[in-house]
Amino acid sequence: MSQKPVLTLQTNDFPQWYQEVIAKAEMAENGPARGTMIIKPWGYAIWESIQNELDQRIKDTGHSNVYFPLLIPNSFLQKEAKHVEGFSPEVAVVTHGGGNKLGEPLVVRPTSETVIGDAMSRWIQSHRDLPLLLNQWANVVRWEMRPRLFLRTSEFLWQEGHTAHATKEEAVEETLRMHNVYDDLMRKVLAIPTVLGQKTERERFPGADATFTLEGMMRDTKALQMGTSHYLGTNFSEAFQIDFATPENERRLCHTTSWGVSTRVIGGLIMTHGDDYGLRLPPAVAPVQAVVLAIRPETVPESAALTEELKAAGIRAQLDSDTHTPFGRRAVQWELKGVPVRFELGPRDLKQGVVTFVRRDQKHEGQEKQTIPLAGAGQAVVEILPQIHTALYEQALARREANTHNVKEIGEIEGRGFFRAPWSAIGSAGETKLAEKAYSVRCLVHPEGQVPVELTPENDLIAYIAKAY
RNA sequence: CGGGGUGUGGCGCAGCUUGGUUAGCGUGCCUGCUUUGGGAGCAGGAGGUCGCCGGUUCGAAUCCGGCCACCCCGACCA
Repeated sequence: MSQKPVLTLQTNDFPQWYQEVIAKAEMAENGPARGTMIIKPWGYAIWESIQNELDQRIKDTGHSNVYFPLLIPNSFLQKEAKHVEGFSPEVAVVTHGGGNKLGEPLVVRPTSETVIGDAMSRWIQSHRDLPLLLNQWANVVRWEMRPRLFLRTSEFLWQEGHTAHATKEEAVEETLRMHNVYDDLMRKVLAIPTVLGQKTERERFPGADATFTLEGMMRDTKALQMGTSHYLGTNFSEAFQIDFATPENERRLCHTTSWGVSTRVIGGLIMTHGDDYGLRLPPAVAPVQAVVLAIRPETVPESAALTEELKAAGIRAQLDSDTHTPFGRRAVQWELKGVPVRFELGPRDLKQGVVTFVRRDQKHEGQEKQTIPLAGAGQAVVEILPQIHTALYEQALARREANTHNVKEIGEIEGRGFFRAPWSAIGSAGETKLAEKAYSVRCLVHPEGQVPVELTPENDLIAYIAKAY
């Protein structure tokens, strides 16, 4: 039997491929209200892995988790001018409650700088209360005109960190620390290489003095912002009176930060690694790391034993003993779901004391199925999983490098990929011009690649320019 | 807000122009048998107030009026 394409080919219609793979891998579907999303077990399990990994890193860097309310007095948003201006078009407002019109409307949080700032102003009295390092896992609502599952939905899940510090230096250091934590998450958990840089003033978070970003390149070469960290200066401190007494008993404003990663990274995960046959999940976030497919009913017992061996070796393993479903359908289904390693155990294997196994990252990349001795197969996987992670990362990195072009001026920017151009040749006038062609400056970096902390004209930065999601 | 389109089993659609038996098809689902090393075959079966309200008519998925929801384009927004 021949292999028919199970999905629209990425090269034919990438957005269509994206929709189909989410549906067929059973990750998510649209909610009943426009722009909302139902995250199904397979998609949510991926999110839980990301949460666990990131939460650990957030705690390891000294932060404590908290929970602030979904509903915020409208007046709070109004207190910071740029913040209101930036968010008002996408804010959902609650005007009625308990059968009555509310005296003051409540907004559904688009982000929590304001409510948390209000609390910080009460919680912080002395320099001894600093730094205050908070994080919360929450949902937020930003009304969207053109929703897309995971990438842009009206409600999404994220983590938002909020910190207050005595000095600018400490706050900037914190912002960059979390920027690097995100980089670590992208590399080690999601196997996604990103470009780390600072946003231009135009692309900055409303209310921030500096916004740092991680930009990933998707398989269609468009950019996706995978996470952001903001140095908020004293903007929110001024608006909410977040101040403290120094050892000399002087009143001083705090410098605050905020930083977030959302369910959007799942969209990035899909579009970075997925191929024409479905998802390809890095082992760290794969809900099932190895599936054991019993080909015939008579090989179910040995398949179950192998599954147990894998579990004993610390691997998230699952037995597929559904032998009344044709083999091909089951194989295709597990490939769609992106399971990194698949074992196939049939009578032929059993006779030879071996098991067939397929690496999802290599399947369809010119590699044939392999067989390995059944004895010790569990331990073999322990060694293979990190190799799969590395292979996915390297493939993504190679693709980004092949699609990144150095240019000198705007006129050369045409077609696919990332363009590196001298920021001095672009400027904010250039950004406006680029916007007409649907390009944007994704971030600014030093020529050697480091993240610029200050955006001064004399430090000769490179702009990364791309079409973006 | 303006223009266009669509609402019919879980999903995707036909039927409507020209009203008339038990409203079809594909897929999915259930049961059984045969299959099973790359999306199986046959047989049987369950599942629908045809978006909502009203009108015309002996009779409405079909014609008329109103309403609602969703989609696309434009506008707004960035």
